[in-house]
Amino acid sequence: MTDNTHRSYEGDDVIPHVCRACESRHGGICSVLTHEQLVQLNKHSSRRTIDGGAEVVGQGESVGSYSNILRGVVKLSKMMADGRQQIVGLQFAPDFMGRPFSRESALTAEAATETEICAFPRAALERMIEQSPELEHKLYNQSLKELDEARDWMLTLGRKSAREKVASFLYLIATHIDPLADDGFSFDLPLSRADIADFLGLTIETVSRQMTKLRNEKIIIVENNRHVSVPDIDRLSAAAGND
Amino acid sequence: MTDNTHRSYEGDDVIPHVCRACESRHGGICSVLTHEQLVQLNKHSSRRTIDGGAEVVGQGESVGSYSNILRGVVKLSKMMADGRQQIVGLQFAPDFMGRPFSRESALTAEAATETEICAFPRAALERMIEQSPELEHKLYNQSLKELDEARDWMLTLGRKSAREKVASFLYLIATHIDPLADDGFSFDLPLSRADIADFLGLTIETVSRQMTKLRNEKIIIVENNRHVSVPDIDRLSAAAGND
DNA sequence: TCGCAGCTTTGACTTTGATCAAGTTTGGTT
DNA sequence: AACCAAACTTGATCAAAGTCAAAGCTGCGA
Repeated sequence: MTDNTHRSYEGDDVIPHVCRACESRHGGICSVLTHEQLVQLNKHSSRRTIDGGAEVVGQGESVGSYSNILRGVVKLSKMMADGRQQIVGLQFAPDFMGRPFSRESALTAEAATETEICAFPRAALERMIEQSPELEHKLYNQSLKELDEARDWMLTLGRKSAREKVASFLYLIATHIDPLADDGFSFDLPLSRADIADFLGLTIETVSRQMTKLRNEKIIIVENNRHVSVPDIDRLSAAAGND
Repeated sequence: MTDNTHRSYEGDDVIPHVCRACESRHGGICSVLTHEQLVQLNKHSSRRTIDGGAEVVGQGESVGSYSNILRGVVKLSKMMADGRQQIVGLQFAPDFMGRPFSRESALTAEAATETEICAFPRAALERMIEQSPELEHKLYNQSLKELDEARDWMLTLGRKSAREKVASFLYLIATHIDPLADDGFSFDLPLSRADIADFLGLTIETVSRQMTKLRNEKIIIVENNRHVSVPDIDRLSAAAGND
């Protein structure tokens, strides 16, 4: 038997069982950890499933843990005192979730769909960051990627029309969710109309109207309000204003 | 004579002359470098003054160097194919400017005012990052700060009214430029009305009208179109929608 | 100091997206 | 299968910001 699942005599060098098939070891932050570090971190980590709509961390709350997203979509949002809300980012598996070196969250993190995460305590991760420059490098790269995305979205929020905004959103989802379909893109929207509106800085009515227009123009095909197919991704990209 | 400027027998351990009074050693990335590293980086670095309006790096260009901002304000912007433009960030001394680990710039960096920078070649900095986890940590922290700022601005772009946007911009500048004044805040705007419009996702006419309104309400005092005084920063903050 | 170019302000009018108000679809529950 | 609440769509009207056009400033160079 060559299956090393049972080579327990190797002690800490064995990859923890729960990590074996984990997305986070392929592209996620755990991919830069040694077996030893993985075991170490795993000692304190716990998997959790979060229902769609449930809050993970609230704006202004103190943060007790960081996590990896294993499945699902998480929305990061900010709210003003009078209730106006803006979604400032979406996170997909295998993204790392959390803002290192800050005690208090400036954002609300909420599961958009049913989401599975692997959470570990602040202290455990921060200790590991100190020990592993590779880990910090990986985290730095993710934050650079998020910064690039945030700035792209600023252009969308500041300068695009409602039609372009909605098309931009659909394009974003089409290119971030696993393309279930063969040739064209086909997916379930992870966000409600209200969430889409909060992401685009629009009202739900405007989102709905623009979706209807894109549907009439055959740029998208919508079933049951949630399922979208994109026969020609380039037409959608053009509608989004991407040159 | 105890002045160690002339203790050249210590070789590489002497702080380079040009770095002595440099802002970047106090809060900037150079603050985490050892004397030796400072000397090393300094060998390849060069100071440069850039006129207001001049481009530092163009969108889509390959990036040959990184730099520290020593004086002035740099605007980072994105442009669409049809010319619509959005400023996605402002950088002040002693910020580090550049996007490590990416060959091509997704942004245009342009001096808003006359600006002084200290530039060093890509390779020199990237080599130093590899050798110094402290440097990477410092850079990571700056990118987290920029991400926080970008997300704050997304709320402004997506959900605030024109009046709140203009007030938010003035508040941002008031709290980022050295407060020249004694009690209240008083400063020269580093951006033209056109730039402000591009930062806020508005037209110059709308910016102008909102400035006029804020002036009439005595929330700001404007001289020569460029100089602004804020008698009561809390009233400005309230106008910006900050609770 | 005069004139001119570029920046800024102001005004009249238009357009886009928000608001208010019904309807309609959808999916879950009895 | 029928009902219900929530989510979504559609229509009519309104307001905020954009567009187009014309004047004012401001500061620089002749």
